[in-house]
Amino acid sequence: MSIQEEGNQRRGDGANPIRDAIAVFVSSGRRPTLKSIAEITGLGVTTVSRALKDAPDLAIGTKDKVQEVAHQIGYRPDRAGVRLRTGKTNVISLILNPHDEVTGYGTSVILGITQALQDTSMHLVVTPHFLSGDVMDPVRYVVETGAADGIIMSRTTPMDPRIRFLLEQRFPFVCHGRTELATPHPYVDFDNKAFAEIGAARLIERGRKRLGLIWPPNHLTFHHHMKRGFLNSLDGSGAEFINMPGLDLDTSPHAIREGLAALCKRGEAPDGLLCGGEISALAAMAGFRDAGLEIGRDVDVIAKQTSTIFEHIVPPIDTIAEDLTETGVQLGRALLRQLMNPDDETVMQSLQPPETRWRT
Amino acid sequence: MSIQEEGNQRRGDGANPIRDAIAVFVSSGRRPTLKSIAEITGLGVTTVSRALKDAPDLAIGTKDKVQEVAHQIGYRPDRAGVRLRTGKTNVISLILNPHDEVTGYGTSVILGITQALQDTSMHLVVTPHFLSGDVMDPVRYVVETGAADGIIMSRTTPMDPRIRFLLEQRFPFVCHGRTELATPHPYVDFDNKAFAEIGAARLIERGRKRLGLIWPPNHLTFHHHMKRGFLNSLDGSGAEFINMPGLDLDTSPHAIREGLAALCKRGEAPDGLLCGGEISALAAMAGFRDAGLEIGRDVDVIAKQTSTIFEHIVPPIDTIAEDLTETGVQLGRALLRQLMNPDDETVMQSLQPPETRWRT
DNA sequence: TGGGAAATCTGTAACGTTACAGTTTTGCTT
DNA sequence: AAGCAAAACTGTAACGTTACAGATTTCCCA
Repeated sequence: MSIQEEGNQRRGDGANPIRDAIAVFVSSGRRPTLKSIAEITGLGVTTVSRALKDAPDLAIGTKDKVQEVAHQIGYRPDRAGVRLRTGKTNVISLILNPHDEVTGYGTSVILGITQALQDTSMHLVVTPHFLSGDVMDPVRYVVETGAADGIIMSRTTPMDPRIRFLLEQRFPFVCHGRTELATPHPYVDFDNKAFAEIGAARLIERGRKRLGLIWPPNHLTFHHHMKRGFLNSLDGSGAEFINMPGLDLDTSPHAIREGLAALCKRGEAPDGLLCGGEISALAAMAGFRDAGLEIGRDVDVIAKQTSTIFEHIVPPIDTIAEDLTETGVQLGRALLRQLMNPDDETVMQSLQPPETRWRT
Repeated sequence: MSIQEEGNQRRGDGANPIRDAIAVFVSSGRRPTLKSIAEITGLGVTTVSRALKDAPDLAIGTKDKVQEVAHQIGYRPDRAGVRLRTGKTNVISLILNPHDEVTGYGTSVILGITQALQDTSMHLVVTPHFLSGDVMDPVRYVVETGAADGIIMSRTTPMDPRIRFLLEQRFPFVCHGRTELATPHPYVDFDNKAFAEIGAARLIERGRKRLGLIWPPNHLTFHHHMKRGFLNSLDGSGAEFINMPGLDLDTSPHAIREGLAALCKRGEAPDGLLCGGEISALAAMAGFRDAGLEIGRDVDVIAKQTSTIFEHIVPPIDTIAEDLTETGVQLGRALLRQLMNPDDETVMQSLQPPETRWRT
């Protein structure tokens, strides 16, 4: 039953006590709570709480009335009240790594997550991991203080202690990246094996014989994924794998540039390079140029693309794209699903496909 | 008085009731609260609360004892409890704009803010502003629901309604960018006037006569700052200002590229271009190239630099750097200061200086 | 040896919410 | 009309914290 239907509809005659009570309340400027609604409707606070939750043992009319009033006065549950009573924080914690700064990794993923969280009562809090500290610190902080209902993190290692810990604590999480742990756990990952396979195949197809890979540092799981894919394509192709110790995606762009130029001068450089990051690819290309090599003629470079910059770089090079915003959306959704169905044991795992952008 | 000093120090003889109580509590696995400490020490909950706040009317010994026990059992105030009681959320809300995605703007600023918030009980929550919605939506949401104690936002306009609203509500905030409102308000801004002045002067010095500027869309305050600086340097220099309608920093990189190439073909393009963003600069350079012009010979481009990519781009061009992480730190500090000294009326305002990176 | 002030400590209530264990009302059957 | 079950509603307590007003103890001075 709507407020309009109940009682007299003509305005100003005071025959609709609820409408009048709403007017009085709104003009009072107080923050709407369950108590406000209870006072306005003449119901008990408990009833109001349950009506807003659509509990089964309340009259339809009551629920409608309560919901209507709640809407009218702009009621929103107080997060602190709910949190104190239920222990639910309605917060998701994103653990942000300082390495993510360089690549702009963060913003895309964050926007994806917020997209997934839209129309939800979840808030996203960024919990930084400072380089100086233990990787476990932020995770432990969130679990111990109950700062969030779930965690999203990246840069997983094969035996990731954070994931072991979270599984043990049965604390909800999703990670961007996989592990080699026996227990299955939720993740969203880019198919770095396919990425490397496709990239290497492309270099071979273009006649390159000495193939190099700028991959993640080897303690990260996706180092191994990339390696496997890369070597798969190399296998039996007649091309050779050129190892470049000390050059990985965590190496500073300058060091990559100089390292590559040095390799060129010693004749030890690859003539085909697959690069797991944008900035690293730019730095590597600069290194080749510094050594007098021409990209596209003397050497080919293929980069993982996560932004639009490579569409405007000369010379245009082939790239293979990873959609980080979509990754964020997936991460958010996977975590939400866990939080909303706590006893559903399904483990959400998804692999994002690489997208080739051949330009040459 | 430390726990060690009080009573017998020999272990296991049960003569130190506090140490024993701590042991019992810790092994119980319960979350430490004021009540836990009260039970362990035999004090009242109120006393414990006040002891941890270093209240003036408690005995030194009591405070020490309480703090020691709190430390031992790993007590951390429950955020929900504090929030419910005091209304203080200990949260700072960063309003993130989808435009920030492209540039990686977000991550640097976020890391800067988290740095400023380190060793503080503040959490950082990201409140997205979706393009579809009103700019006021996120701000109103935070204020109305009391989701945070303070707000950080960017992309200010001269008569920014968000800032008007926050000033009116006396709600703490800092913005990245200024306004033209009469009431002074806290901000951290990059000196875009100096940026444009320096950039234009440099182009003139290199003999360019037809100067273009890729600036923010004109509803944003820093559009006008850039314009002023740019025209300042042009004034009396003999160089001409080339307006490029439809090309600004919110234009898609592709459109910038095509727009610029088109201008070149019609002979209406600038021969010196100052560009307020990295990606836009790359796109503009690509546009020039598409039209057959050579950068550094036929035309000069100077870009605002916010990452390291331009250090590896060919041809190397002059850039003027803005340090976004430092901006984040400043934003965080400015807001913290407001929150910690609510009655200090000082308005924190700071201008970040441009840093030239001449490479040619 | 009072008396009273200063020092130290504490109980109560409240913030907004919800689980739980009721209570009251309604409607139906006999 | 009595009895009883189902439907609809509600009061109490608790989550952890702190403001407030009050209680107890200690100490010093006359």
